[in-house]
Amino acid sequence: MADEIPDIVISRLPIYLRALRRMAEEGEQTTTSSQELGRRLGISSAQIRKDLSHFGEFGKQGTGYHINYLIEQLQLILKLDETWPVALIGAGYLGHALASYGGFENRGFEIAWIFDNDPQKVGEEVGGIIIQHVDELEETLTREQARIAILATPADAAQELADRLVDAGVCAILSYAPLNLNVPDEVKIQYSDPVIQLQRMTYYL
Amino acid sequence: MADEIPDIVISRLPIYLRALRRMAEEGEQTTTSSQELGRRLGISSAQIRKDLSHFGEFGKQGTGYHINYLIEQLQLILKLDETWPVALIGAGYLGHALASYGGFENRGFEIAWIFDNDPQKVGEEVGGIIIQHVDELEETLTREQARIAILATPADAAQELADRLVDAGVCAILSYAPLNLNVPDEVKIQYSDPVIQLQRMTYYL
DNA sequence: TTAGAATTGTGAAATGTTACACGAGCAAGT
DNA sequence: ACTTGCTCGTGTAACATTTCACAATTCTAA
Repeated sequence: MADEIPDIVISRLPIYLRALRRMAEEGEQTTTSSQELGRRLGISSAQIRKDLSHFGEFGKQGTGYHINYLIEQLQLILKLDETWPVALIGAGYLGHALASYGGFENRGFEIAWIFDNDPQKVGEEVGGIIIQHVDELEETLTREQARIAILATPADAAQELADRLVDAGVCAILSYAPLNLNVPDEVKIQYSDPVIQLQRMTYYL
Repeated sequence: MADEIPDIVISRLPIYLRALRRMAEEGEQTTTSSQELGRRLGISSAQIRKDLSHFGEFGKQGTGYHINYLIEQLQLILKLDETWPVALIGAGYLGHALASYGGFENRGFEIAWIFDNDPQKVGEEVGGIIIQHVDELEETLTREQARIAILATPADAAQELADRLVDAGVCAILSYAPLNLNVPDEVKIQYSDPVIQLQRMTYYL
């Protein structure tokens, strides 16, 4: 139980957490089982039990898991007990959509800084945040010790900005730019490209 | 070579395709190798060769792969030789961002229909498309034989709309709604939830 | 024409992941 | 107290994926 925990296990925990929180909101039960959770998510109950068993024993035989307790534990494991401030780079359509998105609240994140290179946009307020010029990126993010950034810029600007984010101390990047970025091994990166996702389905049509 | 090809292999092909098209745009070479491609993508060269070998022999010993030829072949495999019309459900901030996104062009997709339930928005033009009322969804998509849809609605509406899309003949859904959807096995689904992606990184911080 | 360097495609080995199946614990009812 | 029905946690087996390593092919240059 003290080994390295597989990435693929970690990547499923947020899914469990989201489903559990939904159950908690529905409020029809205080308890659930690996079987019920699995049925909801299309995952085998054994996998859910095995995944959770990497971190401790959260359930009770015969009863299952206490929903709120498991939520708390998952939040602790994923370090979501405090809210992470996130830097948003790029205030185009997508940046605006993200900045205005209410869904970060209560799930561990808040957009705290927005940068853009368009002087027209600098000073504008989006989702309660004033857009700063991207020239201030290094100074601001280093001073404020930002750890997480979302890249919502055109592809051509993305690599340079990724480099600058890493230099400024950012170590987790969610990139919407449609290309592969080069970052040091110790920096975590996640990609979101709608075209890639669509292309993953057309093969089966 | 005639067996079922693993999903995980299919899911990497769009990544290869994107990188190859970038190389083609850069125009500095007409040929590449599994090693060079792997270096760019952070993937082992053996894996790239193995993945491609499921579909045929596209390379030449000593030389590597002809970039444009491999692009063509990948597009054929992924059925991207023709442009797929896509239905967009939800014309909020995210819907607007997607409808205005220029990145679908030339990568096999175009937003062809947009639906929303807000009468205020119906009739408005976004990215060259007139927003229709969601009541017309079934009639329009069945008549036009839409196969692919993007769900960009709030969570509460998503399951009902997914059901309606499936009834209308849609068999590939890209969902931005932050929940798990129940769809028949024969329907392919891809999820995109920024919070899930962020939560997959905080564990490592 | 030959030698040397590069690169593919692929069986086989190594590694990683999922599913199975069962002992053990708990709850509820008799 | 006992029985029945659930459900967990987990060792092991089954399955899936990745990596290794090498024969075969191609290109280049002497």
